[in-house]
Amino acid sequence: MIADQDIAVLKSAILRFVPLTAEEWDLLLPALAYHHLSKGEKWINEGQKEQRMGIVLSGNMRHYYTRDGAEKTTYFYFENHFVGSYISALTNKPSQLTIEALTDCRLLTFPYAHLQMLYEKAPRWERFGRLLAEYLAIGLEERMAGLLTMSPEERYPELLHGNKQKILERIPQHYIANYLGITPVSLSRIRKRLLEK
Amino acid sequence: MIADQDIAVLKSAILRFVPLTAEEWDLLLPALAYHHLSKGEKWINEGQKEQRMGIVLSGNMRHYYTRDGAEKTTYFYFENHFVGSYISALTNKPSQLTIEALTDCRLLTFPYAHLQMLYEKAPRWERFGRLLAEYLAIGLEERMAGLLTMSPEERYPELLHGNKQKILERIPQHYIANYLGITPVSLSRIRKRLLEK
DNA sequence: CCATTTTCTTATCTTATGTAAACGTTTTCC
DNA sequence: GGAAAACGTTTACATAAGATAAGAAAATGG
Repeated sequence: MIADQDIAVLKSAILRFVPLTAEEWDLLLPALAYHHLSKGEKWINEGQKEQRMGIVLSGNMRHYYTRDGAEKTTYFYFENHFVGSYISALTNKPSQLTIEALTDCRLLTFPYAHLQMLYEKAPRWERFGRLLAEYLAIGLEERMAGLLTMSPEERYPELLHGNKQKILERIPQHYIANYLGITPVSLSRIRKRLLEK
Repeated sequence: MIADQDIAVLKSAILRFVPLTAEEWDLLLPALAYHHLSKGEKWINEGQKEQRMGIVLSGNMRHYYTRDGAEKTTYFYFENHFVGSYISALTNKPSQLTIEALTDCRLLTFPYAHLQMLYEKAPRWERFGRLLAEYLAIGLEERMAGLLTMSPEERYPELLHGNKQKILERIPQHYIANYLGITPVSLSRIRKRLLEK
């Protein structure tokens, strides 16, 4: 029903954090579900308690906060990334985030509650949970340090020359501007300035 | 050697995350050390691999990044808060952060490596590690959402009316301005504007 | 207790950014 | 294939923030 190769993608992503025996891995299998999202479709809506997390098999997504009608993009998801309103799942509060497909997307997901159940059943899964949370915290910390210590003009080239440049090229610039916390107009000015150098 | 009541403060902070048997708790005891810091003293220096974490028994501290000679404060620590360059410990890289005492401080600390050892020895401690990382991630996420979706003028009153206002009143405003990501001059203008309302 | 340092405010000047609008180009999708 | 929408850039203008300097008030420390 779910393609073996899709399951293999998820498995290898999890094994990057922690080794699992076949028995431990099998505990997750019954919870898996496959999703397809069309471009522009929202997977998780603000205010909603979507309690699933998963992995992006193909396509890319973004998540954003909405405030006073304005969207603030804070993350892009690409293939092989874990995706979900993890904080909403942790706090069991409605998501502040909206997660949207920027292109057609294929996802493999499972309920966060199932993962929590695995924490009780198997220490190895609890370790996975710890390492996942630590990984998330490291990413958030780096992101915040960048936001606070660098200007948009400095952050933009860093974003472009990171390990995602090929994918970012396919993302419309107004999303990137939004991610940088500036307007498309301002990003256009920055690009012009950078070209002149 | 270490006062019982100081140990009790740490114990209760940890028990807020996870219940521990007496035996499990005792595993941490031999690693504990007491520190005193004078006002202005730095506990962790940027570039250094200080691998301890701990709890603030009394006093308050801040941590900041340094870039181009400018400091960017990203956190204040108060009594009963865990303190440390947690990300540096997790990644085992030199700290990007400097942690400084804003007043005379009393700390109770232990090596992060000891905690990691406890992860191996006792599943309950591993659970503590997971919950601590999740707690950290939640805090970082909220902080970042605030940074991105609110202006300094909105963030300042929220900071003041949070659960820390009494302590924040004792912290010089240029640190708070720095935390908000603005100059002291700008904060002064914001304060004036808010008073006029 | 007085000199020094720190803290906070105010004023001026400059610069960067957002808003709004216009325009050409590209992409999307009936 | 062609109309409509989305996208990226540019301009003009208003606004907000940073830099800098100066001064008053408060805290600190010898």
